[in-house]
Amino acid sequence: MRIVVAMSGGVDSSVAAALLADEGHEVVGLSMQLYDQQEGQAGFGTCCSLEDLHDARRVAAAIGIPHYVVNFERQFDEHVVSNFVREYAAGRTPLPCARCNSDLKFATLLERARGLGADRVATGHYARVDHDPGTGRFHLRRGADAARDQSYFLFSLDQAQLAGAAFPVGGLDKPAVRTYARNHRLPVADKPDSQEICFVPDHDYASFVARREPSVRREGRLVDQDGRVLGRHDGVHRFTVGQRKGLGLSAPAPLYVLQVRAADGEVVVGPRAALERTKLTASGVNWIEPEPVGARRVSAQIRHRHPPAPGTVTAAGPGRAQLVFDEPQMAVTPGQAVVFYDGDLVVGGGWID
RNA sequence: UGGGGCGUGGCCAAGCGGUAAGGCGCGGGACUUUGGAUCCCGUAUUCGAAGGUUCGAAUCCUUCCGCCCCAG
Repeated sequence: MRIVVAMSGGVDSSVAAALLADEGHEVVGLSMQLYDQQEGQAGFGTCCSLEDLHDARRVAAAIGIPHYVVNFERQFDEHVVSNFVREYAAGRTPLPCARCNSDLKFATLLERARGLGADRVATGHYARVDHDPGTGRFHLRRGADAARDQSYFLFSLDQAQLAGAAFPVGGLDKPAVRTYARNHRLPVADKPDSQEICFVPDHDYASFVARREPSVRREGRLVDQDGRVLGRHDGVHRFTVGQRKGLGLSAPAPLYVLQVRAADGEVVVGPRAALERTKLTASGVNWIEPEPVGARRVSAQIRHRHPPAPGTVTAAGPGRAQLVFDEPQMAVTPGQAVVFYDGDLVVGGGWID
């Protein structure tokens, strides 16, 4: 089978490519150029930078597969970056990695792959897809390495996208991936894991947002739950629900962001206990398993690395769902994803309202 | 040189006779392919200065220094 591998230049996607090649597939490496790469702007991104593209090329050469760079600057900007900026401006907290997966890797990139005669796009995600020949349905499962699982970022893939997806390292754990990379002499075997937003230099996402959308630089008030003014801030884009640091306020106990009200520029803060929520609603919901009729017991995850918590989900109209947790959860954050699991199985997920 | 208030770590701040809370910040760690997120640990032998009272003071008294407010 001809398979395109999205190569980021990191170990995971490199091993994914090598594994598929080992299995005898006809593998084509593709790397996405996502933003204007300017000279002297080292460290602009932590993924898909010039260096990473170079690493991907070296790996492809080591494995002996062709490697191409596709320019997705426009698409990345349209789908991922502008969404990121818009969300912050609206007082929400974006999840760019999930947008990138559904809107780029398994959309534009998959199309491009088909143009090359391949019918699958493989990535280095720690997740698993399987196909039930009986129902014809594709299932998405957590990666075998629970600590590395990335299914959370893949919740919005639909059946067609899952049909075209492959996650070769999904059945491995990270140490095994590293070992494989070393054994196969892949040049990136010991490259550090990437983290943080790939398109924001220096971790300074607030400046990035302000540069793209100057109107967010609007001063506002920090208020407590009773509306008393505790201080001022430079713009709602600097805050996210559950945030403790950076408020610049002193109080007997730590204060956390409870709510970001972009409309009036107010950021509501309060004690940790005030962050607990039992219910949430989500929109843009994607059901990977059949949409539940009535209530379905699930364990739900409201952020990456959040221990899944038991609750009951119900479909609430087109693309909508309501979830009630058994126990209150800390900091349900608008803009983040809520993903419903049944054991390892991803039932579906959506964007928290 | 009339009256009132205040000076506690880089910042905010509690304590008001019993041997320096807490928050922010900072440093370190954990976690990590989102969110300068969260979490954990550390961070003033000393309370503007000098005397005094007391078994014992940041807390009481005296003087001095420096701020702020109202009134001249």
